[in-house]
Amino acid sequence: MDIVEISKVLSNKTRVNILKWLKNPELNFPPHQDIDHFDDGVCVGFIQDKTGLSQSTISTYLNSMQNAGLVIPTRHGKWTYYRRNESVIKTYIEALKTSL
Amino acid sequence: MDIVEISKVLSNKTRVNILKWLKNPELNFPPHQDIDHFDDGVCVGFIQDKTGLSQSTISTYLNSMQNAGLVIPTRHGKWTYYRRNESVIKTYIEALKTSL
DNA sequence: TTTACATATCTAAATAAATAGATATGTTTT
DNA sequence: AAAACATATCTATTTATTTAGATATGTAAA
Repeated sequence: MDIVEISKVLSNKTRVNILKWLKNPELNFPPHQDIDHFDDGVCVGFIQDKTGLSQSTISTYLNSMQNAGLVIPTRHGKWTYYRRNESVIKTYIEALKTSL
Repeated sequence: MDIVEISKVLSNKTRVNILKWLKNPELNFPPHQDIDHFDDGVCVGFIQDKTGLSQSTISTYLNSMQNAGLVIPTRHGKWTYYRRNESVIKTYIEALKTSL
């Protein structure tokens, strides 16, 4: 859990939005066709549509978020689903509260 | 209080360190000569010495931290003292906890 | 077993951040 | 009033980030 690395992720409006949206997938994304739940998160395409940015940009964003530990990817067939990593998010905020 | 702007400040090791050091000025900096307290914070020169970066870089850093609301400057003669803005720091962490 | 599709990675261009030297500004001292 | 000093701002260079198009990879469907 690297404070600077995570702060870098949060220093971009789109990436902050993605994290916020993933808190409530039912509310922020259309339902998936192959699976009837959001337990493993949301597929890249839905996130891309919502942001309006290019596919490669969103893939890069999600990769940096994953490297920072903020999201967890799960592959379902040809789709990759991303969900929040609540424990890392919580640990980060705790670290700010105590060490900052 | 802008989450993205504050996160940008925190996405740099030196700036995070400055904020941490300012939590305990007596512990992290030599005593001031003209005033016998740290109530208004620490002068730029001390901060610069501690980081080893150039005067202009530290001045720029402190300016960006001030713009984000994280620190408060006070002029004492020819020195400018910087101290933490605890309420903004607290509000930022609270905002992360609720909105993130 | 091609073809189509979703996502990842590569490459490149534009923009922003980091950093320091030089100079300007404001303050104090002589 | 001039010299000295602390900090701020300006200018320029290097490095990182943003972003998208092109291409590669992995999976599923025809």
